[in-house]
Amino acid sequence: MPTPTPARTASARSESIDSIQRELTAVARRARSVTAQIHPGLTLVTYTLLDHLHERGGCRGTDLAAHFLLDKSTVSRQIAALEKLGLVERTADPEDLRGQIIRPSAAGEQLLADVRERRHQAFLDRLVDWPDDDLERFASYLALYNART
Amino acid sequence: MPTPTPARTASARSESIDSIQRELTAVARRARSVTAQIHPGLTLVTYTLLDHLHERGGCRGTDLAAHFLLDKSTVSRQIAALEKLGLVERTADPEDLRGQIIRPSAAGEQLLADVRERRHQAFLDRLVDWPDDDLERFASYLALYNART
DNA sequence: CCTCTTTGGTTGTACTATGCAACCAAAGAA
DNA sequence: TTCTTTGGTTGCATAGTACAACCAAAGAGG
Repeated sequence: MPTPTPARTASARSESIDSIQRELTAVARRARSVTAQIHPGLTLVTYTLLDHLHERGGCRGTDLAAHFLLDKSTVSRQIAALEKLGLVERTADPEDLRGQIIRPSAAGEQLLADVRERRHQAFLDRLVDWPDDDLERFASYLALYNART
Repeated sequence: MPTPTPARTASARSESIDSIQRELTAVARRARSVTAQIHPGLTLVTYTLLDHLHERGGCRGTDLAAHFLLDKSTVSRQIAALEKLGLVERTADPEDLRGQIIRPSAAGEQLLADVRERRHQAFLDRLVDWPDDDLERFASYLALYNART
């Protein structure tokens, strides 16, 4: 008589994995559709550039191009667009007169803060009625999952 | 003397939530960078159209346009591109001679199967050394998280 | 049975995002 | 000082998209 347990376990395991794949795919899909409409006049790319400028505390266009694997001409135009919207400011690089340090303007920082606040609030809303220990375990599962390179 | 416990709990809770936000954002970002390079000659849009054709077992261009909120002209050209790549086939709709039923070709189905297999394998690899009950709990957390509309 | 409207699909035109190449100006090397 | 490298802008070509015009088939109303 064959042992029934291993088969049943393997099936349950596979079901869990399939479910995780489905749900994480849904997370990614939802994230994409949400970030699609960040702010009027901002595309996903320009927003990402602006966010990176904030994270780095300002940097040159070449650095952005290298980081996002974009052509420098593309970055140049996007920065020009952001500048026209009043969301970034350029200052000459004191150490290299060819370069410009690009930074979010006050309006740019405000916009980033607003978007972050909205996104964070969305997470809070989603998790509002979760018990503390479930939150903690969920967080550790996700960390473990992402830690796999 | 103020009660220290609530403050400490609130902080730990906030940390868990922040961690969940960080990790789920990372999941979405990784998904985007992976799906960016699905197959030579296929963009994210054409792949998504092809996948939907498979899911629906074939449908008309108008249905695709309605589902993805694309203009029918855009769909028409993308379908033409997919056809030129040999990934879809058109057959006249027997019930309405204006319409065409578009279906993945054998090559298209093969391509979809390959991509699915690769993606599923990536999930398997990531979760290979997880105990069964952790998988199950992780899956249920994700389902619970996504269930919030 | 004949028109008029609706609907599925294609094609022309315009706009945007992007990459490549050419160019300019400043920095650095020989 | 001259030559090469580097940060940035601009000209050009391409791809994806929407809108509008158009065609052909279906359906409605007389």
